[in-house]
Amino acid sequence: MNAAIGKQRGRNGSASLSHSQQDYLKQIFLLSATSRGATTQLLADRIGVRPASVTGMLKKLAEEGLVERAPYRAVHLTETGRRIAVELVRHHRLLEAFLSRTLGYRWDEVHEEAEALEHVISERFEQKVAELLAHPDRDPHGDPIPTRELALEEDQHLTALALLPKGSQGTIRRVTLQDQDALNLVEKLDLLPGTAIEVAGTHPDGISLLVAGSRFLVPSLLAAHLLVDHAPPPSSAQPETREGTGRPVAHEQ
Amino acid sequence: MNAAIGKQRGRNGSASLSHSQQDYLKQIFLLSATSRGATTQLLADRIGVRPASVTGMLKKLAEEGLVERAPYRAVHLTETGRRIAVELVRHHRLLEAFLSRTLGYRWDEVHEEAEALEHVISERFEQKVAELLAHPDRDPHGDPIPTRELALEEDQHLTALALLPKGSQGTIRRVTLQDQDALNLVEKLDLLPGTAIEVAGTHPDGISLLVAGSRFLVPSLLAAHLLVDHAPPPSSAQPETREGTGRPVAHEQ
DNA sequence: GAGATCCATTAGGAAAGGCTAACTTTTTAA
DNA sequence: TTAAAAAGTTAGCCTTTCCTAATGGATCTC
Repeated sequence: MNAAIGKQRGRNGSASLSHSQQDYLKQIFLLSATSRGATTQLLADRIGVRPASVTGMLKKLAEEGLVERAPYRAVHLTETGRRIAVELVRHHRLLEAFLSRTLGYRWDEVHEEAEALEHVISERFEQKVAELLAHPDRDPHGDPIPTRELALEEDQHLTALALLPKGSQGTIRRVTLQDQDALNLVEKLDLLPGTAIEVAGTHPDGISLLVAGSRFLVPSLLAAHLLVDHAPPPSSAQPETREGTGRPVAHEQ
Repeated sequence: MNAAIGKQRGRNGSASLSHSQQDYLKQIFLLSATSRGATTQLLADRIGVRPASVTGMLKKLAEEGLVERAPYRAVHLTETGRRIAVELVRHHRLLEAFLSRTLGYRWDEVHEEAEALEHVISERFEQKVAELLAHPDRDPHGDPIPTRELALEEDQHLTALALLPKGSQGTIRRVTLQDQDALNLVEKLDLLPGTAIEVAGTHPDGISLLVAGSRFLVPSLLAAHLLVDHAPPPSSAQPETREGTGRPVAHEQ
């Protein structure tokens, strides 16, 4: 056995895992929040392997008590598995914030680098970066950063832009995309987190949007990944102060 | 084959290598600067594997044109291999400087973290960190950082403290140690790079040193790893070759 | 409700990179 | 100069993680 990825105990009391195993756990965690759950096929897509490989790995993870699984069913994390996954998510998002804020990465560049670093940084690195950034709670995409205690605040109040009725106003808070091209498009359209928007109309193929006076169509595929802190349509009371001009803030948290 | 460590071409036109292969190249490079050169045994020690594994890997690296080797002889890097090794050394030392200066790591903590990160950071990361630090030319141990063009200035003028004759004065410039305990000792003795010293006497088991007025014994094992920017002793010019405690200084990273 | 279709699993195998044990070559020292 | 010690190599094996091909379930549609 390779000593470097052996079975020493980490801070969670969990065995330390290969990068590959960590990746599986993270993707299971992220997919578990979606409607279909973490299926073999989706995991294979996300991780970049064949479904047969996923099945094999899930068996191993189940033996190690990190997931629970029934054949032909979506897999679920155990509490131990979840802790490891959330720790990775924390690393990832903290790193994204760090790359963006401290090293001046463009917001569409941070994901890939964070993906590589997240498996490798130490507890100390995590802590130092968190301090340097004054314990941020959002990464550049607006995704919440789990706390050191691995509590992950979920955004109950956010709604996908695609689901908003005509007339809704709000502020874009999260962009749940990873694809470079898509991210570049979002930037080009000035739809970064922090941008105030109004829904001018809905169409079968997308949403017509008003941003800083100009109007354009956001394709459904994109609109499903723009999460909005939304107020109900104009007539009723506004619970929250609105962003001034809607001038997008490049790397806001 | 795993696509992530596949054979795409990098900036050097070199195939991208596994972390393991990268480690071998780096250690070959570092050991090549020592008297014994990069032998199977020393590589095994440094990398933390058995000699048989080293032989196997060296064969593979030779096939890929990264090293030249004759059985039972020390191995040498080809120009291609050297470039990859120096790039890693650059990553490592740049990271050490970064961890120390930007994240506030203690100087004895930086090595281990840099060891993990050096294989993983991108060209962009390297560049951004270099900019952030205003293109440093030394890491916290005083080791020179190769330039972006992979030129590595060697310290011709530095001498191991262990080799200095009584009466020599100078300034400590490099500490070529990795061991945490040894580094802590060096710090406790106030022997960090930049410290002015004078050799008060030589003994079979070490060197008696004057630092900031106080006098103490530096064990030979340590003295071999403290590189001094030295002036000749006050009165007479002393011939360089003193033997006895003098053992070759392994330039660890 | 019965194919058709998609998804998941099993079986068998390959590459990477370790290991041990046995053997060969080089070096050292008597 | 030769025998012992040290260093290096070879052969054979193991684990991890991926793959393809074939098979077995689940699901959707008419």
